[in-house]
Amino acid sequence: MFFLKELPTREILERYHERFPEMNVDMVGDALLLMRQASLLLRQLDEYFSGHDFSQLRFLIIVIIDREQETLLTASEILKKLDVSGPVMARTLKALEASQMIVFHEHESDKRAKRIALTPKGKAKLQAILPGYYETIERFMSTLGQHDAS
Amino acid sequence: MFFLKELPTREILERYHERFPEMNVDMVGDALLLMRQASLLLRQLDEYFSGHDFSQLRFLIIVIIDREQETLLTASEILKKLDVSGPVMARTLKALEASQMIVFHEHESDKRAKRIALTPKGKAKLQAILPGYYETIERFMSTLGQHDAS
DNA sequence: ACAATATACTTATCATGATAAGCATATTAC
DNA sequence: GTAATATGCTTATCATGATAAGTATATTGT
Repeated sequence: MFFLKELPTREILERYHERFPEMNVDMVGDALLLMRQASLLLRQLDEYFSGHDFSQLRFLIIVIIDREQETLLTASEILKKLDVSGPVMARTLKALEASQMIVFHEHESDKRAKRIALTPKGKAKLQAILPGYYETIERFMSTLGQHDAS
Repeated sequence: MFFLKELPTREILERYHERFPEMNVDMVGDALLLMRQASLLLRQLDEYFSGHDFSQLRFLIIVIIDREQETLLTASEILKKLDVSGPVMARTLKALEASQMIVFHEHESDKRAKRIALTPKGKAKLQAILPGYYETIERFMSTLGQHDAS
């Protein structure tokens, strides 16, 4: 997360540019705005999720499982689609199992692996969460100008 | 952070739109891209900072202290400029003190508060870190198109 | 076949974000 | 002046990210 509430003005960036001439004022300004806006949106979404006893990561995991129609995924297959570490994935899957959103099935050919399926409760959670997720995003995106630094 | 490596294609978003008609495909697509790009940049910066035994937050704190020329700030004044919680601010300031980047001085009128000053070591750290910070941002921003989902 | 390596997942530990509650001091209301 | 409230910071505890190292099973090379 990028925590700075008020981004530096163009004047301030230009003063930094005098001390560090290789610094590109426009690029740095754009990057700070990118990080700040995304952080504000991520905050809103985190708040939305935690109000539903959920999290960004738990949400993305069940979206990914849900999107796969044919086969059941394993933890490492989900891991390839999300950049979190293995231990975080394992812990989060365990939490999803504990809250009965997913179940683990034996893998048919690899004793180390488990196949992961969404439960009806997990599917229902996803359906219940998606509308508010979109709404949160849209509320944020339609007021984006007001979060601008300049 | 937003962890999804491959953003949904327009077709996939349109399929969601059929299930959730109030969902605006363009806005949601833009928001996911915003979060993903910012997360990638934040990752790069985190990696840069941790290679220098530092962090985003420690960096922002010393930037803010450095920017203030006239008076020494207190923890709560820095807190107004950064959206982190009070305990995190207190802990991070303590870490900055332990590594001799800042010193606490008695507040002249409020016994609860402390005035915070950058040490020469803290100033030197900031000077040492800034060029690589800009470079990391610029390297990222100039390849932004390649991080695009579409 | 079997040793070496790779893969799937777990365990242990740390870092850094949060909230709730606490203490001391300041400020405000009367 | 003193009670009530607010403010500045700390302590305790939790959540959730990371890495390093461990176990079991699979795969590869010879």
